[in-house]
Amino acid sequence: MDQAKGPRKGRTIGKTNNVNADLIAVVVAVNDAGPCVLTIEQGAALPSGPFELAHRSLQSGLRAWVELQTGQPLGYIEQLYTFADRDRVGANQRVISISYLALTREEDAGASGRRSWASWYDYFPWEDHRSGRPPIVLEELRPRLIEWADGADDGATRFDRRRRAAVAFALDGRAWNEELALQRYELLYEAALVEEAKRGGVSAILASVPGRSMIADHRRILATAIARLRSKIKYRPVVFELMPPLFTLLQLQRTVEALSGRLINKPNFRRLIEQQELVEKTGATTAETGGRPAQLYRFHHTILDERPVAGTKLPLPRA
Amino acid sequence: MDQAKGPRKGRTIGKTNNVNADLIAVVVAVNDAGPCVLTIEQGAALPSGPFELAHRSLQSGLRAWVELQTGQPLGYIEQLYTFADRDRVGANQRVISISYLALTREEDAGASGRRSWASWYDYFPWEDHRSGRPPIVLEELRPRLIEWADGADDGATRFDRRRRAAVAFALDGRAWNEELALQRYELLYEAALVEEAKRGGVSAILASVPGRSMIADHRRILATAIARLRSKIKYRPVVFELMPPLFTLLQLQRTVEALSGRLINKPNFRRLIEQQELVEKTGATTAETGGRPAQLYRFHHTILDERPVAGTKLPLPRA
DNA sequence: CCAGTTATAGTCGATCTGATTATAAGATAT
DNA sequence: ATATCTTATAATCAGATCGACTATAACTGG
Repeated sequence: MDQAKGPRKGRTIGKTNNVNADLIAVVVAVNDAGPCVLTIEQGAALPSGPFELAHRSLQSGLRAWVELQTGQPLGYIEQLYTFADRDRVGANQRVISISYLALTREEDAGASGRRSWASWYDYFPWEDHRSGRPPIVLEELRPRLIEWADGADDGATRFDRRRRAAVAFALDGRAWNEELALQRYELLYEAALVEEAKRGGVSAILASVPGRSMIADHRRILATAIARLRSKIKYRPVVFELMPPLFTLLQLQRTVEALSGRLINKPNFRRLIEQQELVEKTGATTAETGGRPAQLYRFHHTILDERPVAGTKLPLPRA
Repeated sequence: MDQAKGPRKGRTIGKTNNVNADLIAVVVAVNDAGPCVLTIEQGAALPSGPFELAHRSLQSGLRAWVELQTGQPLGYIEQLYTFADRDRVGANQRVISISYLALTREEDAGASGRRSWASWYDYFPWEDHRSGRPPIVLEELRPRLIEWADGADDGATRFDRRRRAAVAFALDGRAWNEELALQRYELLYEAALVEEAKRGGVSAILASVPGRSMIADHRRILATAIARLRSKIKYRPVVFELMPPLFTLLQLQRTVEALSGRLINKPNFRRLIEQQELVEKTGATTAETGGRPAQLYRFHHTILDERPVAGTKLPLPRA
């Protein structure tokens, strides 16, 4: 499987193998414009900072860095992944990146200069299928992916690349799967169709690449967060972390749609939400929605204690 | 939410905040005796070692350590969680623990002295519900959990502790949920009913504690692995990593039952497996099963490429 | 040849799910 | 005032799924 030559015998002690550990946060909110991520450096980086001895835990270190850099206090936090790939961060440094997903509401914003909210889909324009498949997939990505596939040396690899591209991007009549966000990004990286793949190496004359990029492997971490969140909303009631205290069922639906990047059947969504008893009517209504005034709901917190694995099942199409 | 006082302004550079990173492996296999984990130190520790500069990646570092310490080559690997809690590892050191789950077959065993396979349920005797609820839950855990709950200062905490214990351990007529393995361990830790919770602190006169313990937070990592695996087999076809190349459907069922710690309805299991086209008949049969000879199946590998998120749905009872 | 064991096929009813239609209640335009 | 638009909410229907159960087949060991 793998070489076993690397390490010396026994355990090395002391400072010999010390590394730097970075904490990186993907802070997500949803507003009318869609799903947003909290960024610094004018959208080029995620909030992050080194894990320090003073930090009580990884989570508290992360909270401290995000609050320092953006003024944003974090509520719900969940660990995403720990990366340490040598080639993916740029220089020849050895850094461990421990990434987290945080869910919040944009209004919680304190005033801070360096921060800004950016739409997910600025970084991943091929991921938003709410108005059908975006043109970029067939017009830009597909030809370039085919070109990449056909550039392989042997037939088996060509076949495999074509198949992977087709599965990830729903080509050849396949169904779109919104949870493959990370695989799509990794495929584009492998095909050198994203800017990150071209750093350091051959800086050939490059055609424009789709989607805005970020420093180091931050866009990859964002893709990880999107994939995780799109998967998780289907079986855990995490959407409510993104909602205001009171909301209508349509607002809830629009939030889920913004995250998953696809539209949901309205009656089925309502039925599923209501029968799970995750929300309760407040009695109040709002007329701000345009048509008939809608009931305002609130999240039924106590249900969480009793049903620890209760899923927010969502009627997203399967295959 | 959290204090923002800790870190200094800006990014600290250089070696100031270096930490040690440990790679820890939960290597799982299933044999006739049940689900097993690969251990060293006579079952007291999981294979582990520091992440070193020589390692190409976290995964290759892990593979190297496991192979060095146990002779076991690893196939399927999946990241579990990254811990860095100061209090949970023992001494006042600062160590990041990056844990992985690996699935393998026990027969792959090379000869190596320090290793041994241990049953999950030696460490978590309350987790095996294949023959109904084990007596330890009602006879030992329940009274002690109640005692712990009633020891709280205020009524609200008492109520909350009782509720959490009831949810986790299926008391008061609640249904058992095998996926809560980690929550159960954490609850016992909080209630100081496991040996790990008593280290370093007050070494009072202690009644015997249930289940075998491990060094540092290794049992906690094992609990994390069990919970993850029990959840994952329901929607991803990972069971096959634990199976020999050819197997009968009952062997497959017994493996799933061993992992989940509960029994499955046989006709329904077969139906679900077959209709998902994850396996294919080989035509061969085996008479080693006692009764009527059983068809030997093999895992249908190609299906994985085409259906990246295809779940191995399992007919485990819901609520 | 009978009892025991396992394999395999099939049935039945309840529930779930996806899609569709119908009706209600407001705002806005003419 | 009436028509029309928008959104909210209720109801229906057929197909798929799921859990529990029954029946039959094929082999082994006394």
